[in-house]
Amino acid sequence: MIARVIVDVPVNRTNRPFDYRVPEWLVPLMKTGSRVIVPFGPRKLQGYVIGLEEAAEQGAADKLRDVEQVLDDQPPLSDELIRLGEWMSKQYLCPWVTALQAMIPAVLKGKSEKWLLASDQLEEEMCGRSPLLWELFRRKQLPLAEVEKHFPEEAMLVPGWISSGLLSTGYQVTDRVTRKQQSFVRSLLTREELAAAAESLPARAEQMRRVLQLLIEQEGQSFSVKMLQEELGITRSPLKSLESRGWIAIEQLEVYRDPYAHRRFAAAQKPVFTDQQEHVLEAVQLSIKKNEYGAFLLHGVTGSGKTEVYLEAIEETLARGREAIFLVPEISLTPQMVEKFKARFGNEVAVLHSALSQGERYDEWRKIIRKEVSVVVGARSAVFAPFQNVGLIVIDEEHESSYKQEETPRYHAREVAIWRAKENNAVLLMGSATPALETYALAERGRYTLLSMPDRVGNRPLPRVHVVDMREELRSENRSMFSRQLHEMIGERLARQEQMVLFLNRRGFSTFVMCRSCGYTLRCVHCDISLTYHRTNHTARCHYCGYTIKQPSHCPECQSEHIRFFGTGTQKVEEELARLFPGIRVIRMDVDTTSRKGAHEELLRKFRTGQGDVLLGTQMIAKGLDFPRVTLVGVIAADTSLFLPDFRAAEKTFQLLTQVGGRAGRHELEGDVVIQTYTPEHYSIMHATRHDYPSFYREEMLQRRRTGYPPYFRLVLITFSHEEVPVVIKAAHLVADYLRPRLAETTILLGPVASPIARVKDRFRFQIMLKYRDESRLPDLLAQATSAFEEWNKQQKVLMTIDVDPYVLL
DNA sequence: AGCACGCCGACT
DNA sequence: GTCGGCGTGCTC
Repeated sequence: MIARVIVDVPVNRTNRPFDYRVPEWLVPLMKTGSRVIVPFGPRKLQGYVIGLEEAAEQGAADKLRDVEQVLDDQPPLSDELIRLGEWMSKQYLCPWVTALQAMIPAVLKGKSEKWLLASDQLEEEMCGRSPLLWELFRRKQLPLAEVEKHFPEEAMLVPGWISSGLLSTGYQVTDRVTRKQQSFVRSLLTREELAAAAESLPARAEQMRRVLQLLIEQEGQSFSVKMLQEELGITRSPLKSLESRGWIAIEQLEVYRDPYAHRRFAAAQKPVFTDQQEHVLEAVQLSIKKNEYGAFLLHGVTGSGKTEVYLEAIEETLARGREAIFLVPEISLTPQMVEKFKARFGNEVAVLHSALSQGERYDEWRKIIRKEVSVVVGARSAVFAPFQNVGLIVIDEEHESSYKQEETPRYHAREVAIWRAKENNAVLLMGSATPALETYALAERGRYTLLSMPDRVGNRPLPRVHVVDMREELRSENRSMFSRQLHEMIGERLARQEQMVLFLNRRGFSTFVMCRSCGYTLRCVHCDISLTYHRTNHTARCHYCGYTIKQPSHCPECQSEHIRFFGTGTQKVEEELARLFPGIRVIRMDVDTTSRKGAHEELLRKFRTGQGDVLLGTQMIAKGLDFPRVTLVGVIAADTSLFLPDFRAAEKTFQLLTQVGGRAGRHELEGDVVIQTYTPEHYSIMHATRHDYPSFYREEMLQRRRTGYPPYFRLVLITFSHEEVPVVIKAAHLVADYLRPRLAETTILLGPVASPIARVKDRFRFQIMLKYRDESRLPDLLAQATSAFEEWNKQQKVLMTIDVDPYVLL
């Protein structure tokens, strides 16, 4: 038996399967999709079995080595996921192994280390020099990395000791899988015997009797030792005593690290659907029943009841014995959302999100692989859920940029979902109030079936939107950050004891530090960007590399004292509110107040329970939050994101304003939205105020066609970085010159130019942008370019990254 | 990526 | 003559 293995060496040169002999004793354990340990050159590495064959590939037969170990009894990768990895590797120009690793929990990625083992002769050599190190060597073998870290001087001598035979070396691949165990009590007696046993106990054995009582009353339940102790207020000794009498057994069982384990969820009842919901469901359910690939774009205004449609579609899928994946943007994966799912599907649901610890994430994932659940709710990477029979993939808030991964593998969850849906003859249901232009364009061209829900549930009106021209305010001598209208409306809400949400679009609106005398601004010494001021500890900090300095009291350039931070931060808005409306209760949500784990949830709970009048925050409050008593939404400065050097600036602004506006008046109370802007005539603001997606879409499409951006052209961004400018320029030009003559005529190559952020972490950055329409062989060409320059780049220490369909162009 | 092999300059 | 610099090439 031959195992075809992808080894954990994430470079182009080794981006192919290597063949290994499977020794006789491992044959019964060996399965496709398992992780294995294999020798690779002088090392030992973790690898993934992508296939089992009778014979080795041509030319490999005479160099076969043996698989050393199989790490899984149940393979973490299915055939489908293995093939998906291969596709991703080609599509996104990433090593196959990184695609595979993106699909499984991080704890399954083994670490390969070199170990040192001392021989007795080493003692003489070392005792005088470092008795402590010898002591360590005498006890056991040591990882080389440890020695290098704690004994740098001795580490220099290690190679010599190895070659003179005083040290021998070996490799070890360590698995980081841990499993949580808990003690459980199991009764060894029947009900009658338990009762008799309780009778026979001496009168003073009160606690033991209570344990037996509980075992009788709640027969068939499982009792953890911890729970018993808490519930009965007893210590371990009565349990021990019962165990020694042979009446109960205390055993170690594995349990899941489930953050929701002890929460009870009320079972949900199905809502009555509106006509338009019925209509949409009919189309989707028909497709589910057909067991064929089908893709739908559900364009529904905020508050039109999309979630109920998703839930119903999922139920239909489960009823047919298939599985469902529900993707949500990281930011809206709130406890409310989880509750909704648990209420509807109970223990059939696994939840995967970034707030989970590695262990919790692994446990949730194992529920899937063990087929204990049939629904997964999660962020981007949940699209890889290891189901065997996926029938439905839902992507909520389809336009969200968090579905694009910004590290290798730079995949988009939507594209992966399409691949899996086709592979499984499954239905893909994407929903949004503001679909991405690319998606809507494909829906218009018939690649997706367009379904729409233009009305809110219960025919509630969309909120009234008031646009305030801040230039007028300035002309009327109002220099406050609040227009007169917004000021007045806030006052009204306070009087009526209704709640409001104030939104500060902080994107690109940094609170930078500037000297008012000479105009000097604080900048990062490693990166080409301004430092952001943080009031909490009076520091200025770089968002890219974390470089932090104390806020200076004098300008480093002209010594003036007039150096301070600029820009409107949430803190400043909060102060202003307190000044204008004494006694106002503001709940502020931004990076500073939500960095602690669970803080996010806690602040929202406070607001929901009425412990605040105003919820003030940045992007993070724009999504999916649903508060009945909110009747006013204010956008302090709508255009701050409009003029960023990003071809999606208008689209993002439109999405943001529409989503924010959707927060008001979702329940009985009607709502108002106030948008403050310096450019009220801009089409993204105008159409957002009218909740008019189609008009925005048409106008923005014209812009995209004119400027040659998606959906008319697709993009590839190639970025180079190096510590020295000439080297990075050379690298970029070499690749550009290689590509230019090989591209299709319709493909446009822009650059090389310096990246908009020209330096990050002391490395200079250059980039090439490719714009293309139908060049199906572009991935192949890029792969060729990558291998052609791999050696040169490695030698020169140039980093080259390729981003297919990039979102971030900086 | 790591690691070994191998071919040229500054030391015992 | 040899130790060690890092260019070159390979890993089933």
